[in-house]
This record gives sequence, structure tokens and C-alpha cells, in this order.
Amino acid sequence: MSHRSIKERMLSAIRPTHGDPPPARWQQRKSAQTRQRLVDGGVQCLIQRGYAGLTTAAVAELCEVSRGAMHHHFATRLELVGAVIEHVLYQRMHRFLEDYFTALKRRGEELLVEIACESHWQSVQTNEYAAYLELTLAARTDVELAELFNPASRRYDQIWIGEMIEAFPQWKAHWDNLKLANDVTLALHMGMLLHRPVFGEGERMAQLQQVATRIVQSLYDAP
Amino acid sequence: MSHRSIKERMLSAIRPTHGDPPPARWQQRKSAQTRQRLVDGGVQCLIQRGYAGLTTAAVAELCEVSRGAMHHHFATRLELVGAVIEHVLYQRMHRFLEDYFTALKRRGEELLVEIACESHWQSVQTNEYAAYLELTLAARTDVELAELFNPASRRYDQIWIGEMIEAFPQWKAHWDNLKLANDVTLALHMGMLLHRPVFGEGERMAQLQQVATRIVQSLYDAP
DNA sequence: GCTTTTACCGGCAGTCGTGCCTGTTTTATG
DNA sequence: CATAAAACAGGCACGACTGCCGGTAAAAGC
Repeated sequence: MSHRSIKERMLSAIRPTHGDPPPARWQQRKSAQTRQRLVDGGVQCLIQRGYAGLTTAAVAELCEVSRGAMHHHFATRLELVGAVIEHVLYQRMHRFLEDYFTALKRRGEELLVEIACESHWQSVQTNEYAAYLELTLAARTDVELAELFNPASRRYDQIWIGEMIEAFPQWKAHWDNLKLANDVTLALHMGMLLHRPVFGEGERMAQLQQVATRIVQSLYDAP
Repeated sequence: MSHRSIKERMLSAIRPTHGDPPPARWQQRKSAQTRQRLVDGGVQCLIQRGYAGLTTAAVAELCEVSRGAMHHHFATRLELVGAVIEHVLYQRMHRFLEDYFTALKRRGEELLVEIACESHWQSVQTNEYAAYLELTLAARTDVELAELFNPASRRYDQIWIGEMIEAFPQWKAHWDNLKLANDVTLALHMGMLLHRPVFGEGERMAQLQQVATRIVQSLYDAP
């Protein structure tokens, strides 16, 4: 299976399911466009001001949309949050796959482990991931959000795991190692990101990234 | 240097600096007591409802203290937050050292690496750490908090690094490895904790903890 | 062409958190 | 005992956010 089709399949599995039929009418097109603007605005708020700052008023102002229109598209704050969650999860996967396959094509498959680790560390430092992180963190103390986000997050994980073997056929022999390497990378990179204010961005962080790569490599080489 | 004195020195370096002179008068004692109750209440709020839920009203109600008394001890919300930060950092170190030295004494020094990794993973799952985590996360998007918390957090890191070599004299030969092992553990455990809603608490997490220990052990054995 | 639907507007009441302020009680001081 | 200084109580005004509702203009349906 080609890179392109793997990527497409993974993305379509996580794609937001709002207006699947392509909007034919003018009005619907404009509506969908406004809706998307609002979701993007929600993501922006999330990144810049955190989940607590993701407020209907702030989003409306940021998007230059009236509060009435806001309410028309998303009757309640949580409804907007739901759309933001879907969008963020989609964007996160999109961003990683984009980077990963581009780098893979450019640098060659023999550097697979190194490229995967680097791409993931890069993807963790994007705005898309910042939004995802913010939701993860807020869901720890906000039960309403948790009920909405955690199932979505687990579903993301399941899709990811399920498709990973397609993207990394080299690992087929030691499937458990791949899963473990994945989990280590996810956890370690999130921890590294959150420790940035303490660790800084210099040598200390570079060494950690080196360790991350070494672990994955050893799991790749091991039986 | 004995375990006890190392522990005392580390703790005194991070101890909250409010009423250093021991309160002699009745009134001052009661005042300090109420203040401490409020700080504890703030930590509770932080754990249960997140940083956004750490509100003066909530703390006052939780502690059964009037809003007036609240204002008397902490004129502004941020003032309370400052006290909470100091207390949380102190408690975090206290909790880890308590667990670590207890386990070390009980199970013997030859299991040092294993004990240290386990103790840290345990310490990460406590309420004290949950409060620390909540502050770390909130500081990402709240500039006011960041200005207060990040310096304190860095100071904690410096004290920790500086004293670590006293607590682990076996590592003196490869000081860099100790620091790296420490950083890996910090980052990985935080990431693991945050991935708990996705990873669950079963085999998947246990394997990660095993990897963490293995990394530290290999850094310990390596030159 | 007329009606219905749809997208959008702006205001209103209710809730909550904050900071401040004026009293009241209790303890220390001379 | 008088006075000052604390610890503490509770009310008030302000601002922010939420959810909802009546109204308008444009597009869709018949």
C-alpha cells in the first residue's frame, strides 16, 4: 500500500463528520465557511488562552462574528468544544503524517526510525498539538469535557494503532515493540514539551530527544 | 552524609518562607493556622477543579472562612496562588523523599535504581503532584501565573539537581548520566500520567514503567 | 410572486468571581 | 481600664460569560 493511500485512509478515519455532502447551495457554502471560521477561532483561543479562555464571546470577537450568529451555529459552548475536538484531532494526525511522509521521501527509508522520532518531536511543537494538549489537560479536571474528549482521544489512539502497522510494514515481525515504541515516544515527547520552561531548549532537551531515538531504535533492532 | 540530613537540607531549601519565627502569641498562631488552612484549601481546589477553579470564593467556602477573612490573609487571588505554589513545591519534594528513603531503608541500597524509579512513579500519582502538574499546565497559557510559577519551578529544579549528587553518591563518576536519567524520568512519568486516560492503567502502562527503569539502569551501568 | 426557511444581528437577565470597603469581635499594649 | 491593633464578617459594585429571545434580510421552495 502506498504512502499516499495510507495517509488518506488514516485521515478519513478521523475526519470531522459534519457536512459530509459537499455544499451545493450558496447559502450552505457560506454557512459551512462561517462554521469553519468559528471552529478555527476556537482552536486559536485554545492555543493562546487555554481551555478556560475558549469562551463564546472571545471566539465571536476573534472571528468578527456576532454573538447571534455564533449561537446559530453552536447553541452552547460545549457544542463548539465538540467541533473543536474533532478538528484538533484531525489536524494533529494530518500534521504528523504530512511531515513524516515528506521527510521519508526526502531522506530515504533507511533512516526510518530517526525520521519518525524527529517528525514526532516536530509535530509535538506545532499549534495543532498545543491545542490537543490543552484539551488533554483540561479534561483532567473538567468532567463535561472529559466525557466528550476522552472517548474521542481513545478513538484516535485506536485508529492510530490500527493503521500504524500499515505505515511501518518493517515492524510486522515484532508488533508489540512497535506499540511500545509508540507509547514511549508519545509520553516522553509530551513530558519534554511540558518541561520546556524548566529544561530550556538547549543541550538538555537535545539529549532527551537523543535518548528517545535510541530507545525506539533499540526496540526496532531487538527481536 | 546521612539520609536524614540530606532530606532535611533539601526540604529546608524549598520550604515556604512565610512566618519563619515560630508564632508565640495566641493570635498569631491562630492566624497562621487559618492561613495554612486557606493554602491547603487552595491546593484542594487546584486538584479537584483545576487552576481555573482555584477561586477565592471556592476556597473560602471549602475552608468555611468568610470572604472577609480570606481577603485579610490574601488580598488578591494571585497572592494566594503564590502561597499555593510554594506549598505545592515543598510538598512535592517532601513526598518523594519520604517515599524514597523509606523504600531504600526497607529494601536495601543494591536496588537503588529500581527503587528510585518506582518511588518517582508513585510520587507522580499523588495529590501533591497533581497540584504541581495543574500549575505547570496553567502556566502555559496564563502569563501572570507563568511569571510567578516558572521561576519557582526552575529554582526547584536547581535545588534538586544540586542536592541529587549528595543523595546518589554512587553516581559521582558519571554526573551527566545522573542528570540525564533524572530528566528522562521526569519527562516520561509526566507524559505517562497524562496519557492515562488513553493508555489505561494496565499492561501498557506497566511496560512503559519497565522501559523507564531500563533506561535509568543502562545510564547507571554505562561509563 | 408569496411564503417559508435559513443565516445573522444585538440586547436582556442571570450567574459568578473579583476587589474593596465598612463594621464587629477578640487580643495585645501601656 | 482604655486604646490600639489584630483577625474576622458580610455587603456592594463592577465586569465577564452564558443562554436565550425577538427581529431583519437574503435565499429557497412552490
